[in-house]
Amino acid sequence: MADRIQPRTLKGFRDFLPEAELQREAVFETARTVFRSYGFVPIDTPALEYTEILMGKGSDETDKQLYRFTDNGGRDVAMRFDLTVPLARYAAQHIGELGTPFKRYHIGSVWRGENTQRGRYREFMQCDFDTIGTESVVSDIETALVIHDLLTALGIERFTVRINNRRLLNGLLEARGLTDQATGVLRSLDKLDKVGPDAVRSDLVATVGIPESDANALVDLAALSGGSDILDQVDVGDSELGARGIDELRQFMAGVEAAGVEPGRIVLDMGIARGLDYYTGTVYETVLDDLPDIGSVCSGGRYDDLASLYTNQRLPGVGASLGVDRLLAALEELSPESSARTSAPVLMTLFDDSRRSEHLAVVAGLRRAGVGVELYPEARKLGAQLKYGDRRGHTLAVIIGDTEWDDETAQIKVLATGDSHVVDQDELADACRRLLGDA
RNA sequence: GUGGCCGUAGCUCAGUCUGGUUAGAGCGCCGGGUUGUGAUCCCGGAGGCCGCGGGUUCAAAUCCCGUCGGCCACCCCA
Repeated sequence: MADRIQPRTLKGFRDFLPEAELQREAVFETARTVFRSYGFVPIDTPALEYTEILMGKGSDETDKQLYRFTDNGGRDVAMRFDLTVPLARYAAQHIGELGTPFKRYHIGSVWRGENTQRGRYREFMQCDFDTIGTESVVSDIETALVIHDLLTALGIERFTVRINNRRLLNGLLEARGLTDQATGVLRSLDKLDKVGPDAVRSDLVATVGIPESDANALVDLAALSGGSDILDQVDVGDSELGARGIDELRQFMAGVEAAGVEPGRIVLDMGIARGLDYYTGTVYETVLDDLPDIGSVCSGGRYDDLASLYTNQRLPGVGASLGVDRLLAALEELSPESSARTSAPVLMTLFDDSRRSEHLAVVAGLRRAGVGVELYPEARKLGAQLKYGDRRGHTLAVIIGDTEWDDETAQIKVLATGDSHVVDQDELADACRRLLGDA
């Protein structure tokens, strides 16, 4: 007897049981609906790219996290670690056919060879949406509005979209003559929420090596968050870049307000920096108020020169990415009650194999009438079938036995309450629809 | 990638420190409580290479090493 192969999955890679996958697909559906309501169109790109396309586009970290290998034809290839870099390549390659501005969404898996943690995997799904080919602040505003609509549509009440602007940050550093230390400073400031102002202050002085006065000023500044009024406290000196950043944020917040977003949902936060080097303007980060530790569930920003790596044509863009798996991990934690494990609301019971064909006919009729129904495949005892229906989350059970066949009726049982309704068979579909509507 | 904690039935865990009879519980699952009505109750049952491999020992779920996987911190990020 040969040894069996142990069924197992790679670290950071997961299987999805129906209950989880139904939830994931529901999120994708919601995302698609919201994206399309803003005129975004779907695209797809290969999972595998030439390594040179992906290398050096994020940070040093993303290079290290690349799943990279030589394919059977000797090509140096890598799996995409996000959907933005492939978009840049895609746009450079096809922009002539696409025209600008081009708004696309892209739902797909990405791979990062990093260590796993809760809500953090090596293979995970992103729902990206980007607008490229325009520098208009309208697109920056819409990006925030999409994030807002998306989370709202997903039934999330308590979240905050935090906004900052790279130009403002860089201008700020420029005014203080700290441009060379920008990366270190921003990285350090990014940790403000986590380690607190004192730790960041000493880190800035000791590790990054900037003067204490600057460190103090920057930490105070990074702690600012709120409406556009906080911009009055931001001093960018005579930096043109910084002034432009402030101006952009003012226009941004005015637009968000005009769109009628509830105050407090989208706020400025001077502590948001974002790690990816390619952001140049507005940056976005979204935290769930009830679960801030899990990190951002939707982030992004404006990048004004990403596609320049592949083409002479200037392709500015702005967009963000919804982390479906992280979001679902969060939702799971916030409301762990189990959801339905079926995709059809109605269960048709069967307890007489000799009437199989008649059942199949009734069930087919229900489906033609638009009622999703699952026919129990075996003539097991009725109690077991009802139990199955209840456990799976079916809303209704339809029972047709000898009695019902004789007078051409059907019994509809509402599983949650146990209520039974007897209706004529030719009214079954209408009755089901009515009961499902009530439920 | 570095460091820490963990890995026992489908699920949540007890037992591990102080090695020693047939490894337990709850939930779930299956069957029964008479032949067409579940989610409550009663009775019964199935199900465990104690993650995997090696070592120490008369004897290992229990001690040691390795490995795979999970969680956490750093780092970074969805």
